[in-house]
Amino acid sequence: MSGRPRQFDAQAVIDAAMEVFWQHGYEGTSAQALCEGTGLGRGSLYNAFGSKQQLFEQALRRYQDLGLQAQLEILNRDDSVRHRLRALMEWGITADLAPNCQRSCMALRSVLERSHQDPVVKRINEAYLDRIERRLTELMTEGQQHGELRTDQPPRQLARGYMAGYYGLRVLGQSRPEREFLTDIVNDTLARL
Amino acid sequence: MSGRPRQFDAQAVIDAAMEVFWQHGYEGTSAQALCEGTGLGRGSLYNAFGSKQQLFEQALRRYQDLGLQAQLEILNRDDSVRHRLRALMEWGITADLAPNCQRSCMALRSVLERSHQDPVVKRINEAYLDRIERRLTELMTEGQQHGELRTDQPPRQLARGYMAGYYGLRVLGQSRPEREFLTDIVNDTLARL
DNA sequence: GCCATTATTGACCGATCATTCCATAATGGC
DNA sequence: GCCATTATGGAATGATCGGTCAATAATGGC
Repeated sequence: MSGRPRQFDAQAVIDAAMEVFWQHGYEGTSAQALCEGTGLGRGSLYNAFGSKQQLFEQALRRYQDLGLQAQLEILNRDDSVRHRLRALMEWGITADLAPNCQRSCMALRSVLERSHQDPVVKRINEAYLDRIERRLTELMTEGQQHGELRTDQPPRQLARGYMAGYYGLRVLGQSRPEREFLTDIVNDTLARL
Repeated sequence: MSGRPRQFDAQAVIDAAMEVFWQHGYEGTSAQALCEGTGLGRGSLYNAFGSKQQLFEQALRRYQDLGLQAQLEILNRDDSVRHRLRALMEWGITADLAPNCQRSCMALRSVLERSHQDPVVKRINEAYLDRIERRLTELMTEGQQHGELRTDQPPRQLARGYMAGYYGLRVLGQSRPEREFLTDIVNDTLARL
């Protein structure tokens, strides 16, 4: 009934696969690279996860879970709304400026290179953005009520504008990884709220 | 001395290659696909352009040239600064919402998937962003002088904030291609200037 | 201790990858 | 019309692709 037990921890394997996909993208990652990165043989990998595509989906899900957790932790801090929104952007800058980090945000990249071809990826990314948008909208509402933020725009619109600024920051951080450039973006985005 | 003349127009071939790369990305594009897309044989393609990587660089350069041309045309119109900045964003929305368009901005994608591996791509993208930033900064200066824009931030910071909003819009347009969502971003970004 | 079941390993599969090469073709110079 | 030169088309290259498979190993139930 039970068969031979697995010799690996599924979560650890997904984490390892996430690292490989994160670094090389979906198309740029080979089954061989996944075997080396995870330490599993091809048979085990395919037996456990089905296909490269399915493994990517799980890796992306994991990436989003970790990211959402980190981001919500920042947004839930006991601090002013402005400080929290600034902290989130600075967290993004830190990620983009990490010294030996030759890779961009995996979520961002998956949107551009996989969302059109893999509806599961599309759904994962939509769900993630939805949750971020919802939390940001709450925060904007809170900021308006406390008199911290301008009230001439609905909270959801503020949230969406901030989101655009945030993802623009992450993209530009890949092309112009200079602190001064990115800090200008943060200061501008915050000054406008 | 002169040899057999080429039977193709180099520009047209680069344009065709651009379309293929645009649709499938760098890793997702095969030499076979490039031959079919351009109509050239393998020998001709490699003889004329050297390698897939070099052809990609030329295609990206072409994409950036066309994009810059279209964007500067919008930014140079005889209209208020606000209207021009709005028109540029709406131009981006139109591109993202194009009905049968299963592809994202090629420049954006090349930043995330090639800039770390191909220094030429990195340089092309930096040069492009530099020119856009410069023109936007001029525009912000103009807007401030005409009393159209707030003056509590330096023009370059306004330009960089706008750029982040613009590229965030283009990314989010891939994941949430709904007019209402994208319009919120435009309205928010513009309202803040 | 055997059996059913599941996991593991790595050889193996056909397909496709980017690139090279070669026979052939078209030109200008002479 | 011949030669040097360059372009063309597509066969051929070895490598690598994603995925499969059969032999073997490890378990629980009996």
